Amino acid sequence: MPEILEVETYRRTAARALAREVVSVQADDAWFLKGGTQREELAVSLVGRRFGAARRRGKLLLLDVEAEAVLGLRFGMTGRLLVDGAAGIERLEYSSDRDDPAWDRFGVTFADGGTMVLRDPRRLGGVELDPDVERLGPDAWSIGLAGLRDVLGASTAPLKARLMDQGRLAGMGNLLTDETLWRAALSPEREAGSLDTTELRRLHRTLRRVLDDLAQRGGSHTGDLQASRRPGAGCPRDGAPLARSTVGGRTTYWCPAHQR
DNA sequence: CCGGATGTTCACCT
DNA sequence: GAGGTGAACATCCG
Repeated sequence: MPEILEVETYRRTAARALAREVVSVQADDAWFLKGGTQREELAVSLVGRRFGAARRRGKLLLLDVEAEAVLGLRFGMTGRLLVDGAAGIERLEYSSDRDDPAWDRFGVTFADGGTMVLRDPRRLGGVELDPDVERLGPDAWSIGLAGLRDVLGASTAPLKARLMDQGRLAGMGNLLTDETLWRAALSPEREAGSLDTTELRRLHRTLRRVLDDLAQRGGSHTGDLQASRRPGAGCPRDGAPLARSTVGGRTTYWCPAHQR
């Protein structure tokens, strides 16, 4: 997925779907319906109504349905949102160059003939009616210094794992987290609770800067570390050989020379 | 042919 | 309880 930056783009795409009457719902893929959501339930909740607002918490896109319900959309690694056939993001890293309508896992049709479709080749995303937003931590883009301190707490888990724990901090994916830790000169393997005040401030400042910076550049894959995410590459900052390991269950590239 | 890849969830360990 | 691992989802790429 789309990490937080891409989902924010989808949120703006979804804004084009607001205030248009829904006349039908396409939700035939039962696997794609999460949290016990039923197809009939979706139809009842959406048909005849309009989306009133497009919100986001971390990587979860939330569409308010006339104060009646909330439609939650998740995009997994390869999901895209298309409104009237156009996507906010034409091509996703690690997804497909093809673009097959057979990958449409969920959609609605509007009275004006337009559509909003969630197209996801790998079916890693999902749709849920009234998702429990409180299961997510605070949004990474707006978290404050004190909030970030709470996220790390006294945890002995690796720093990277904690930052990617959506229940503690919502929005950080694998690429953004590696980029942030690389820029902040912090090892992904550090115990999350071991940062001193200076390091915590540096992490907070860097996190904010990475999100703003990469949003402007065009996405989670536009970081300074990105081109070096391959075996044998050197650190773009100091040329030292990058380490590749698994942290928090995800492939991690980092520079042992300057990330401590 | 095989192994991974912007993710989440769950079962099963320690 | 806290962490860690591996599987599942499906497709493409090197």
